[in-house]
Amino acid sequence: MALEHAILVSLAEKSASGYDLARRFDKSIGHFWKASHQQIYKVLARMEGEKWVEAHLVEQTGRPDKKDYAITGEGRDELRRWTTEATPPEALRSEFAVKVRGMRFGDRDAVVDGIRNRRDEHRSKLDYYLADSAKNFSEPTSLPAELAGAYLVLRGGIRAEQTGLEWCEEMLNYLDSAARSDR
Amino acid sequence: MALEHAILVSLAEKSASGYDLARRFDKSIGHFWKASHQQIYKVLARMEGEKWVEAHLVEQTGRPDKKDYAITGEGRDELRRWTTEATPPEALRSEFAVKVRGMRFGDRDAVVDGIRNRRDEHRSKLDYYLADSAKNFSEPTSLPAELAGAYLVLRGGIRAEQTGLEWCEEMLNYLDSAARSDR
DNA sequence: ATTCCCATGTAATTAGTTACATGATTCG
DNA sequence: CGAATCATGTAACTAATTACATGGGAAT
Repeated sequence: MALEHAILVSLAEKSASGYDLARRFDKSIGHFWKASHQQIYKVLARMEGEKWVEAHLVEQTGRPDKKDYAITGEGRDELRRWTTEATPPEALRSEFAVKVRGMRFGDRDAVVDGIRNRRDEHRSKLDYYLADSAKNFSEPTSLPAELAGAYLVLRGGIRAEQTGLEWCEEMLNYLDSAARSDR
Repeated sequence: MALEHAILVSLAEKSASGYDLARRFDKSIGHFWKASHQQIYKVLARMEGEKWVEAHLVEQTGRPDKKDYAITGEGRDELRRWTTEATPPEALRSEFAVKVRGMRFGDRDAVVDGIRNRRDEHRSKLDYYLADSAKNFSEPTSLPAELAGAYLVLRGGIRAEQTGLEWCEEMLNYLDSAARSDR
């Protein structure tokens, strides 16, 4: 149940409306934690009940009014407490891996196509991360301390995409030569 | 909703009881798809209704009777159809990454401890995979075609653990020198 | 004596997804 | 004129987790 904490982290960085949060969960923090706007509104309401956040109505002209959510003292306490908790290993659920494992019961060419797609997705995500890195973290040795977390997570993203990409290439290579040796 | 398909893959490899499946989902296939026994029994019942699997009661002495589940022709059709489907990118949910990103709002030492733990987990999982690889896939070039899927998935696991391990080491290194330069 | 293995479930709850709903404004 | 952006939600459903339940046999 860590969507709460992902929201706390995001609001601790900067107050936001539910809508803003939904967009953040499509980009920055969303690269390692996905959430829909429906889920965000639901959880925000619960968090307001727990006094972890408070809403301030912002009246706007020309566009709908919005609620700006800010983290409270209690929210900060909870966030701090949570960082001292052990993080359980995430439950892996890779449909892609299941499909590769089960390829011998299915359509081999379709699975190979799927691997090529996955490879391309890794490539473009890697490019995106590398651009982000070049833009925002060109000199990681002289980084202000408060940016360390964001930098390190981005490093993890880069490594993960690189590895995913290399894995796909290895698979395509292997399956390609296996196909050739069949002839 | 791919637990169904993970079960189909597992049963296509070899028939099993719900209990057997639960143990497989703790080991081999469970390395990339986690499921509890409760969830497995529930889904098996649904799959029996859909005629993807059929149960045969096996009476035993000295231990409880069990139901042996086998994949049906319809189950094999569904499995084949599923391999031709596009695989949506998995929704990332890394509580660990959220915690690293939010470390500046919490207890830095506790987070660093958490990274060390994670590093150790990656190390032991990597060792486990490498042992598996040495034992079962010592000569990947001359592998029977039906083992290709299992081999490639294991390669992915090895790469993922290696990368996770290196990421943790990079973070510890970075945070360590950042701590030193604070003095 | 206690705990682990075998074996299969139900019940209650929480988390997440998908579909539906509304309505003004701005951009092409 | 249609689509996208801003903004907030409800309702129905599916998937998954946690807790509870049973009971014999084997091992420590």
